[in-house]
Amino acid sequence: MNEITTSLFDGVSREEYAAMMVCFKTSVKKYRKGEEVPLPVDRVGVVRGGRISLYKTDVDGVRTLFEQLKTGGVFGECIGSAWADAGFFLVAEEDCEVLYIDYEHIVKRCPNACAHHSTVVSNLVRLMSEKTQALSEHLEILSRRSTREKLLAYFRLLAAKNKSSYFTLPFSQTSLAEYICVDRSAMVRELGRMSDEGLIEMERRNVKLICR
Amino acid sequence: MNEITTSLFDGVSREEYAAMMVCFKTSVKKYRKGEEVPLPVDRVGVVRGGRISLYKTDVDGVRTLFEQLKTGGVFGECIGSAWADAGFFLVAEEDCEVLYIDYEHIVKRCPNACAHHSTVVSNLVRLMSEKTQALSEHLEILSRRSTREKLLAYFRLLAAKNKSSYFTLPFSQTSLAEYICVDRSAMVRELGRMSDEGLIEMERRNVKLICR
DNA sequence: ATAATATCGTTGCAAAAGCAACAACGGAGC
DNA sequence: GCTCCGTTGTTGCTTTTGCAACGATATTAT
Repeated sequence: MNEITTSLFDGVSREEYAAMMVCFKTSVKKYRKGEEVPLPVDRVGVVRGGRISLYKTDVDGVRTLFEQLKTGGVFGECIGSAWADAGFFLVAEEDCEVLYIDYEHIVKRCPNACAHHSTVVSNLVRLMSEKTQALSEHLEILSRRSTREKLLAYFRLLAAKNKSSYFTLPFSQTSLAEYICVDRSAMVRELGRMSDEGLIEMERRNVKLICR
Repeated sequence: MNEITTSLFDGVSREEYAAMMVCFKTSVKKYRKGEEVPLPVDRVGVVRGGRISLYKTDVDGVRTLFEQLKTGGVFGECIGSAWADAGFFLVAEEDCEVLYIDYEHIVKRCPNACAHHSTVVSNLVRLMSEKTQALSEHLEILSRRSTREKLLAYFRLLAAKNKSSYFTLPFSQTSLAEYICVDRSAMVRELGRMSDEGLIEMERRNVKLICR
């Protein structure tokens, strides 16, 4: 049997977990690396393993990386964004396992009055807080006016999370450009300037943030 | 006695509401127009009346408008963003009333086992969904590469919400520039070009979106 | 091992954006 | 009505960004 890693079920015993799986009408799906993950409707998806990216492509074909969901990450139309309207899609960056739960079953009162239903809801609140946090971080980066400021904001964040001036980008430079929403070549040029000025040292995905 | 407007308490009767006010250790604060609203720590604030803006000012003095919270809007460090780190501040745009609730009391199990505790938590999930939605909208606008695309994305959104090609900006052009994170003069110049090209008609805060 | 594909690095050029400064306008308050 | 101050509109100049195109270098698949 699988390990219960999802923090959505923190504080729920193994037996109750099994009972709730039925009560919640959950299902599990697996996706291969590179495969597209359908956008869930009226359901919440919880990543139980692997990594999933949320992209949007606009009418001009310009692609933006909105989110990377790691294990424990939640996604679903009800939970985030008017992404129904256009261009959003999820891609499994690695082999993935996703647990789906009907949104209604979580938010509405449980007809079976599961003892730990409310625990799960509390956990969901926490997960959503984390999601909000991730969105806010992204927003703070995109709020910067220049490519340089965007890069620095993001690098400071990564350095802080890594508790070190050295860190490794969680994705390729190409994806980084898509994440901070600038042209890749312009970004690389700016990275070059920043290296020249001694603000950073960088080699592929490995960065040392010198200033600050 | 005050009306219970906050959707956080939808489905909770008046008596239970009164009981929970005690159980939750809530408090209510009022703020005057223009007054700064302190960032709540370990608490959730719910706007019960008025309008509050969340701004950030960076080291260069560049200001960004992150959110406008209307009645029903939730805010709090735990709920959104690493805004602890710097420059965030809330301003009451009108006279406001805010209900504060200790975060722990909402998320943790209620020691008094209030009958409708879980209802409140469910409502909180919904409010947070809406917040996530607002953040996602903002993100989608800031993800656009050019000022024109940012403006169009935002205008389409407003037009859709207003179910009309005519709408009124919820704030001044100056604030609009802060919201879409571009230089104001550059934005006005672009608005002029867009008018010339017949994409929009605009007079102060009143906009008609012609294209699309 | 080799081929195919993705990523990274570079550059010239044109277009857009930022900055600064100032004039015109409008609403709130006296 | 008049003043004051925030908002809106304008413009010249400089810098940054986007775009396109291409070669070099990794990485992955066969």
